[in-house]
Amino acid sequence: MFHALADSTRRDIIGRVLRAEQSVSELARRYEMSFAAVQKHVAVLERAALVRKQRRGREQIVHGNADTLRKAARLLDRYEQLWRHRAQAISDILSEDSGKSEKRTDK
Amino acid sequence: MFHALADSTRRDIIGRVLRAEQSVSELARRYEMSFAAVQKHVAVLERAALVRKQRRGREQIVHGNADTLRKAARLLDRYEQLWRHRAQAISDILSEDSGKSEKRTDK
DNA sequence: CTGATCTACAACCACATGGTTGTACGTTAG
DNA sequence: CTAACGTACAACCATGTGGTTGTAGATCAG
Repeated sequence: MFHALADSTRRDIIGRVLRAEQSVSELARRYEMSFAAVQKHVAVLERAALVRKQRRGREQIVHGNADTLRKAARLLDRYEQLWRHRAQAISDILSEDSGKSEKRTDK
Repeated sequence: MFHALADSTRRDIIGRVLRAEQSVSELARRYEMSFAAVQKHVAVLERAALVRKQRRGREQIVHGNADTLRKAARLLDRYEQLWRHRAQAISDILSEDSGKSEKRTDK
């Protein structure tokens, strides 16, 4: 999934379909590259469950999948929280170290 | 930056140094691959500002950079929010469409 | 000083990736 | 029906990527 997000064209596509769902060919028109290239990008995003497709006549409408985005954001949040926890522990140790007389925050 | 996060080894490294900062060679010992490979991964993470290095004697201590992680999480949050806004607009339109008599939420 | 350790980096290789063009097939318009 | 459109997919190519080994510079231990 992070791999799918790693390409700027794909992130741009996500942004577009989040603002307004569009068919694959509508999307393709926005970029310099060929239709096939865009179609591939959409396929990658679809495999990563970042977007879904829905047939409408001969068109394939692309729209975003919020759940997956939320999942990604949560994971990064967890990383960040982990870091904050760690940073707290460090500063606890430091203050304990420099001011021996102070009370420990303990656990 | 998403590119840096796209590799599972690198995500694992982030997890480790977030839990406890370590030297490059300490990190390298945890993985099957060569030291040079791990060193490259760390370099990628450093270029993406996801970790920082700090010399200590002949060792290079790796530790995480919370700001960048927060930045990434925020971006995904924005995406998700965009989507929620969009979803709300859709459901507004649908309810307006199916129940003509209902009041518009308007704007 | 000498040897071991930690790091950095270059050179190389196999393979994945992002792009292309071409073909095929279902659907809509006239 | 026929032509145009929207899509999917295969084949191909250039480049990037993750891995390797080898070399070299710093720093520490004795």
